[in-house]
Amino acid sequence: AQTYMTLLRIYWLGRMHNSAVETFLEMSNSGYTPNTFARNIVVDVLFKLKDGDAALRFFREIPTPNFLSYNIVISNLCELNNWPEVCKTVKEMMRKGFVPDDRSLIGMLNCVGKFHKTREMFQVLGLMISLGYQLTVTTWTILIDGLCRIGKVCLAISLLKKMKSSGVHPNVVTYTTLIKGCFENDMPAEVSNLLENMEDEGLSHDLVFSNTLMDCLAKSGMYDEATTVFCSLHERNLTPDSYTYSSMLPILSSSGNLDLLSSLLNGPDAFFDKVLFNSMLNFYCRIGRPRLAVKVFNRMMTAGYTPD
RNA sequence: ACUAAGUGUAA
Repeated sequence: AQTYMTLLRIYWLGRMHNSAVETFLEMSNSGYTPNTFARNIVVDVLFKLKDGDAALRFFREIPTPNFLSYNIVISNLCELNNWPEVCKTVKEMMRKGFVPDDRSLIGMLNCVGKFHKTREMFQVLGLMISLGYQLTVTTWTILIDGLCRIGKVCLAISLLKKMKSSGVHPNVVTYTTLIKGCFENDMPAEVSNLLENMEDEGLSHDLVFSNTLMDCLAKSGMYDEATTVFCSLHERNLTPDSYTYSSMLPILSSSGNLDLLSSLLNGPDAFFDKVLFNSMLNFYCRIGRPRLAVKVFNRMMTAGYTPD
């Protein structure tokens, strides 16, 4: 049984989900009775194999689920955005005297915050506070993100202030969220304040931050500013990725950089992803360069993608 | 005992 358990854990940690399931079956067939730990691994693995229904069925058949069983189920359900099932599981868990851990709570916050369920978001916050959890940067950032997504940027900004006055320091993720919120809600004036704050707080821009900034600037028609950010990438030691280029496509063409774009196709397969290929296809077709679009299409095939 | 929160395409 020890050997099987070790194998199970190795496959689990190594993301070899199918092997994990096989090991579990073999273990059961060899006459061993898997303990709750082993069963928890299978639940998680079934979720990772995208079979949420099977995972739930398997979970319900665990004779003595422990608090980890519940936390595994809850955080996976959160990723699947299955909020009703999350609620049921949390209630059942608490009825048994277990309490959701911080990972489950953060998953829950994020699950409702992303989808404009503001009421539920504050209910989860209330639960967290009543369970005595300290608010962390991550928690604050999810709340701020939730508010930005429903267009309440002013509230989000006052939350930022509250966060700081409670002694928690915002990070790049917090500012990425806020800046995107400002652009999407026509509050560009706030953006420069936020950028100044970041500077004062000594936070440096990472690639996601820069990509977000470029995308927002591009969508607001501020091509020069977006180009400045693009050119500043290498002095920040950042390498543009597929996100960068799919945001910058229209700008590179209007600034006469079509050559740079087609030279991208010489890059390694790993640089590309499906969205970038689709963006380029769409882009070349729209600007009336079907031959270039065909080149992109062929490159896409050699990179092993199938058109969707 | 796995995992944390922020970015891109078409319709």
